[in-house]
Amino acid sequence: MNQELQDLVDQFHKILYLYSVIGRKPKDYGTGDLLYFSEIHTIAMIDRNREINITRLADVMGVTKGAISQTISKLVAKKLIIRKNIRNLKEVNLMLSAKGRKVLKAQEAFQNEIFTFAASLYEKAGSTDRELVGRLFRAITANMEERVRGAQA
Amino acid sequence: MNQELQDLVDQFHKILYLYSVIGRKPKDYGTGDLLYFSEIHTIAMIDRNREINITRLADVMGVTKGAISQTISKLVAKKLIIRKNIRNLKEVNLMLSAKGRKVLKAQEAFQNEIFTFAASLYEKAGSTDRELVGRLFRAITANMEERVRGAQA
DNA sequence: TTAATTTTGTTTAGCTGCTAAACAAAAAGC
DNA sequence: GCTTTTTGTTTAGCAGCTAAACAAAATTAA
Repeated sequence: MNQELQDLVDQFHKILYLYSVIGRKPKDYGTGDLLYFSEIHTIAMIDRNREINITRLADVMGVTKGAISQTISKLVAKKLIIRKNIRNLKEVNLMLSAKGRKVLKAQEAFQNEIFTFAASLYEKAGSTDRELVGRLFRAITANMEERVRGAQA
Repeated sequence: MNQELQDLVDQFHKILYLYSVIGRKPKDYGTGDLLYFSEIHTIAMIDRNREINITRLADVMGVTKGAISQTISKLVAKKLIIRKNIRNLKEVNLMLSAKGRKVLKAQEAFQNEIFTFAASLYEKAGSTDRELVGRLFRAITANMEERVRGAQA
């Protein structure tokens, strides 16, 4: 691997690490509740997978059912999400409350903020440049998803 | 923010999350010790900042002195790093042991593996494409570093 | 030189978030 | 109807972190 590419990989890892540092402190997303990244991420996943149940959510998020069950209890206590039995008495189907949707909106604004500088550069770029960036990210994501699945099997 | 860019930001966040999932399980880097990302990252930072002390390392890594002190004790017990008093009796200067350097080599190989697919795409790209990617990453890193510093001040 | 202050590192209690395992209850299969 | 599977919860225990109390060395001031 050449130096230029090595620098890029190093830069990428720095981003990954800094993100974990930033995520350590819980944040108020406009509702008075202090929320951790894991809680916010759970909310986002429920929004993207309407009426998902605990088992599937655990699978999608790469954690155990027990972990999700605990997180959900906290989020329900904070009135950010709602437990419902839609299909039968056994399955728990999850939905965002109005408050949960408000939190999600605020979080999206915050996460986009981090990428504002990058976004302006990106918007000035040509279409072939953009295509490379998109393919790069998809390649890394695919590789990571494989690792997560492999580790759980 | 347009849809194309929004997708890219989403993709980026997926990578950040997946990385945290992968990092949850400790890994053997060829010495028989199971090491967490935080331990590996500490080793990498000591390598890049020769004879760094606890206070500066805590600052560089964005955690408290207490946290670093604890991590160091574990890494010394595993014989991956060495405590030395170079400047005076008070300051603890940190260095990698031969075993620590071995772990670092293995980790670099592992992290590069994750980026292999992306790397091959990157190497096929032209110089203007590459420049965009580099600037993009530097922009995100700079923004995140500012956040880490701001949170600590 | 001595005394006060600052710097440096360690230890402790307490927290979050996770896992693995034991468990209870409903649903599905035979 | 009875057994097996699926689904979700609870518990004990661990890693990693913070804040705060602490000890000791180094620096500064008098």
